[in-house]
Amino acid sequence: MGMGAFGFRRLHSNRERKRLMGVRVRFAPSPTGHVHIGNIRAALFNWLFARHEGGQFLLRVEDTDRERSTPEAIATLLDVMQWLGLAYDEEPLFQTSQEPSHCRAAARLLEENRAYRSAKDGEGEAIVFRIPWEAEQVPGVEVCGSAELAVHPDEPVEVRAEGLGYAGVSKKGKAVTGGVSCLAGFRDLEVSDGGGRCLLVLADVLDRVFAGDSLRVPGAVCLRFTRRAIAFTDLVKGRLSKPLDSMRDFVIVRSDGHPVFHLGNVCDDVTQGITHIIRGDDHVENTYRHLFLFHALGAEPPRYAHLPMIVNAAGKPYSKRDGDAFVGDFRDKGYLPEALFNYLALLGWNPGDAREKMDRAELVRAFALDRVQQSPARMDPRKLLNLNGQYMAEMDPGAFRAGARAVAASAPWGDRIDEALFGRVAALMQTRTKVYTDALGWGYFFVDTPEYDPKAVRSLLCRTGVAGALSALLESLCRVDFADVGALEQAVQAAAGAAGLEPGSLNQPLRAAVTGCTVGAGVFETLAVLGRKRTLARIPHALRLAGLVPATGEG
RNA sequence: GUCCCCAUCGUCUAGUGGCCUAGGACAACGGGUUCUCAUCCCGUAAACAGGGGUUCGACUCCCCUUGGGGAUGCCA
Repeated sequence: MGMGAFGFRRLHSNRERKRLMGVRVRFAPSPTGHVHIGNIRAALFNWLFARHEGGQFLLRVEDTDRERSTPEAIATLLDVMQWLGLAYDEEPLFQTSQEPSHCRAAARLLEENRAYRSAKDGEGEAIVFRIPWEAEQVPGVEVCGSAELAVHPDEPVEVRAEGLGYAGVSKKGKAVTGGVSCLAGFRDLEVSDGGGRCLLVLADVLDRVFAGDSLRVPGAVCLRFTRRAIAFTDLVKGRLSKPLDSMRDFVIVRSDGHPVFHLGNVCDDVTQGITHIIRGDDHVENTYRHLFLFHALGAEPPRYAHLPMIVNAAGKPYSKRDGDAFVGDFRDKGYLPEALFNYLALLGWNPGDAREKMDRAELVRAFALDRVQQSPARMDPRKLLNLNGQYMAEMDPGAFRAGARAVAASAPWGDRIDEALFGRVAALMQTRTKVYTDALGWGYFFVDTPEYDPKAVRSLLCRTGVAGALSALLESLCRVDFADVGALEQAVQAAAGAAGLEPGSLNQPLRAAVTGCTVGAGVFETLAVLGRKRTLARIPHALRLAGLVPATGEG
C-alpha cells in the first residue's frame, strides 16, 4: 500500500504476475502420421480448458523426429484442427526451430554438473541428465523411510556415477538383472552380504564415484537405504509418486547432437510459458523425470492433468498406426465437426448432470478438469452416429444441403444432379439422415431407372391385387397435380380401394415400384419430389421386373 | 522382472459412507403413434471383477488377488 516508486512497482509486478499466471496450455503432437482420436481428444480438452479459463491454447509441433515427420502430416493436422474448430492462439511453435536453445540448455546443465557425457555401445557421447543426488532440493521429492532390497549374490553390485547396477531375486530365486538405477535413489546406502556384514557404505565412496571411479561389490545380498520419491498432484488423478530407486538418469542429447523429446518438451514448455500440461496418461512416467528437469533449468513446473486413454474396439489404445481412428476419416464418413466435438468431449468427461447434447459454448462453460474420468474410455460409434443424427436433424437446411451435396458428388450419379431437385430431396431427407454419406442412397431421385431391391420387388409387388391397383393408379396419376401431396395420397387411396385393398396397403408396393427400396421419406412426398414423368415410367418398369406384366422389348 | 496407473449395465457414464430396491444415455428387445424408415411415446432385459478388512452401515475408505494399460528407448 505504499506510495511512490515502491507502490508502483508492486502494482506493476502484480499485473506482470497475473499475466504470467494466466492459463496457457498447449497441444504438442508429433507430425509422424495421422492424428488419431486419442490425440485430438487431448487437444480438445486443452482447448476447452483454455477457453473455460479465458487462457491461451497454443500449438507446438514436435517435429524433432526428422526421420518420420512429414509436411503432409503437418498439413492434415492443421486441416483437421480447423475442421473441428480447435483454433489456437499465437503462431505454432515448431520444435526443430528451438534446437539451438535446447542445446544451450543442455550445455548449461553440463556446466553445472547436472548432466554428464556418456558413451555407450560405441555410439559416441550422449548427454545424460542426472537425477540429482541432492534430490530433496527439488520440490516434490520426499523421504519415504528406510528400504531394503534383496539382491542376488551371483551378480556383483556395480556402483558408478551413472547409477547402481544390481540383480534382483525372482520368486524362483533366480538373478534378474534390471537396468541401472540412478544413484539418487539410494541415499544412505549400505550394501551387505549374507552374514549381515557391511560390504560398502555409499557415502564413503561417493566422491570417488562421482569423480569417475566404478566399484564392483561381489557377494552382496541386501541393499539398505533411505528411499526417496518424487510426487506431484495431478489435476485428474490426484497425488502420484514414484520412488527414485526405480528411476534412472536419462539421455537429453543424442550422440548425434540432437536433443531428445524430454529436453525439448520441457524447454519449450518453459519458453512458451505453459501453466498446465494436459495430455494422455501414457506420459505420467515422463512427468516424474520432467519435474527434475524443470527444477534443473530453474523453472517452475506447470500443473499436470493426465487424461485416460481412448481405446479402440479391441480395448487397446489407439496408436499412430491405427488408420481407422484418423480424425479426418470422420469427416469423410459424413460426420459433423460439432457432433464429433460434442461426442469426444463426453469421452472421459461429463458435466456432472444428465446433459449430453451440448454445444461448444455450453461445453466451454461446463468444462472442468476435476470431472475428468480416471479410467480409459472406448469409443462407441453407434452413440456418435445417434448424436450426429440429432445435429443433422437440427442444423440449418442450407448447410445440410451443401454438406450432403458435397458427398453426393462422389456417387455414381453424382455428375447428373439437378440442383433444384437436390434441394428438395435434401429438405425431404434431412431429419432422417444420420451421416452425410446417407445421401449416397438418394440415387433414385436422380437417375432414370433406380436399382431395384429384388426382395422388395418380389414380396411387395406380387401381393394379390397390387399389380392391378398399380396399373389403375397409373391412369389416375396422369391427371393428378404432383405438387399436391394430398391429391397424390387421395389418388393412391382410391386406387387401393377400387382394387379392394386395405387403405394404405398399396403404399409400400408403390414405394418399392418407384424407388426400388423399402425405406425412405413419406411415399407421397417422395412421389411429389420424384415427379410425374419418372413415377409413370417406373411403375410399369417395376411390374415388368416382377414378371407381372409381359415384357415389352426392354430388358 | 521392476515401477506407475486403472477397474459400476454390451458401450459412455451418475454415484465422494446411509438418499442405491444402484440412476441416465446409446445400443438391444417388446409395445404404441405413423404408409415404410427415422422421429416421438411407453416398457423390458442389463453392472458395482474376486477376497479380506475398517465401520452400526460400504459401489464409495484400506489391503491382497485377478484383469487391463503404461513406463522401463540415444521414439515422441
